[in-house]
Amino acid sequence: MEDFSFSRELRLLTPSHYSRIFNEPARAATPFFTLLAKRNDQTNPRLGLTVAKKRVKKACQRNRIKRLARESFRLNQHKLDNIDIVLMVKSGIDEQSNDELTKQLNKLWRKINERCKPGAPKPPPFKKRPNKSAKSNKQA
RNA sequence: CGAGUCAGCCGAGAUAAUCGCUGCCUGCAACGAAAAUGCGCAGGGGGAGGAAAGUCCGGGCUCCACAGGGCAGGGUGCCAGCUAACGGCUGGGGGGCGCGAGCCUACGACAAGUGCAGCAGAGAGGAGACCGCCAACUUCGGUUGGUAAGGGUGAAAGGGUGCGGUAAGAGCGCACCGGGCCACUGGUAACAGUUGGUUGCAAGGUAAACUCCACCCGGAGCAAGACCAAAUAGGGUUCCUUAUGGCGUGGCCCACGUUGGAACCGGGUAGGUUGCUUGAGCCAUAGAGCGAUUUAUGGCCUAGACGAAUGAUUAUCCACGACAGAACCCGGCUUAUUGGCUGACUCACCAA
RNA sequence: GGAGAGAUGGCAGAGUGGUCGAAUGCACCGGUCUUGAAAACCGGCAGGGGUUUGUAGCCCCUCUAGGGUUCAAAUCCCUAUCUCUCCA
Repeated sequence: MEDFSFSRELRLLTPSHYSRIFNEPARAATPFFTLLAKRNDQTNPRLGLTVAKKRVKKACQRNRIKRLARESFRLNQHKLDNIDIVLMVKSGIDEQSNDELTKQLNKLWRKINERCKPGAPKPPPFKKRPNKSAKSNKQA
């Protein structure tokens, strides 16, 4: 019998946990989510949520998204290795249905797990935003 | 039955199953010398709102400031009451809207003073002669004077209607209507009055213009504040060691780099604990009051998180599920919103 | 959670209650200059609706939105919406 609980051991609790992951993480994304991840020295995966007020205005919608993410993580935790994941959210997510978001999350768990495997290639250096001059060069 | 007015209630739809979250209580095993505490597991019983929202007001609470009073600044503004307090509520008055039940109302003072009113217009406030009307004079073009009834301008032009009166007119006189002032009566008061007297009517608008009058307000906010307190940086006191010294690099000298050790003290970052839910509390009954509200007795404990808890899946039923999530706590206001229920009342039609 | 500031044309940004649809700059359009362009100079457009067969002209509305005060509101007063800043 597998354990599907979601106790405090499976969460990121302090700001220092978060800032460790923001430093050179593995990444995976869909139109409405971005996952950042890193291997940890625990025996289980851990999840942290970041739903900014800027992206989702209403407290009620923020709660809904967090619940969906936790529920999905809870059911999929045994498919994951010992990695720390931070889930971020993009604008417009509050207009999506529960079904759609759950589908995207299921894909993402698999993706991020593969990218964190020890043999996986290192991610490119973290760029804040695409370079404007590079873009215009491409057009020319 | 139709149209409408007011007041109140409910509202994560309900039930069941499985998995899951949270803090409270109980129990179990384990770490440990032991206890407390912390971690783990099992069971029990709790777990968002009428607006939790906006932060527009008012308090409690906390810290800072403070003898007392005033100025400045801000707020409120018909009267009376309720309240911890209020810009809220209740009752009453004035004004406006509606056939009506009812609804709306920043509603003190411009006769304390100062300002403002562009353009237009003759004149914009204790005024005024552009056209007109009337009289006199006239070179027949006009000039002088009188006149606020009519025209015209403007948002606004200094009581209204009628009769008398007059050269033409005019509160110039009179009647009625309206207004002002003083009594009287009713009312706690605002205010009201088919009440009496007096006054020809003179001082219009604007205070969400300055201002005056009356009353109120110290400042910041739980990210307030209190306690514990690593690592590392840094401070103070005492003692010890000593500057041809100690430590590091180095086999050693030379050389180069560095300036000490111990104890105690307070300040305090990360982090943790607390503030944190029993309160101007809710329910019932009885009394006071038109009512807001209040008094007495009895009963009840109803979220307290902190990367932040109520969800997911399945089945059945229906009104087919809106607005929306506590973060120190209350009293209001305002705004968002699906549908349903209850009570009181008004109008229209029909019947009796 | 609490405290505060703001919203004006395509963009930035002034604006004492009155001749304000609203200075100024950028942008845009036209012209002068040039072989052509840039710069400079001159002029213009500033949003929507109505009137008109159409244009010009004229009229109405519009300074985030909705009310109110005033003869008159971008400006004063309420209410809402949105944006931004600060506080551990």
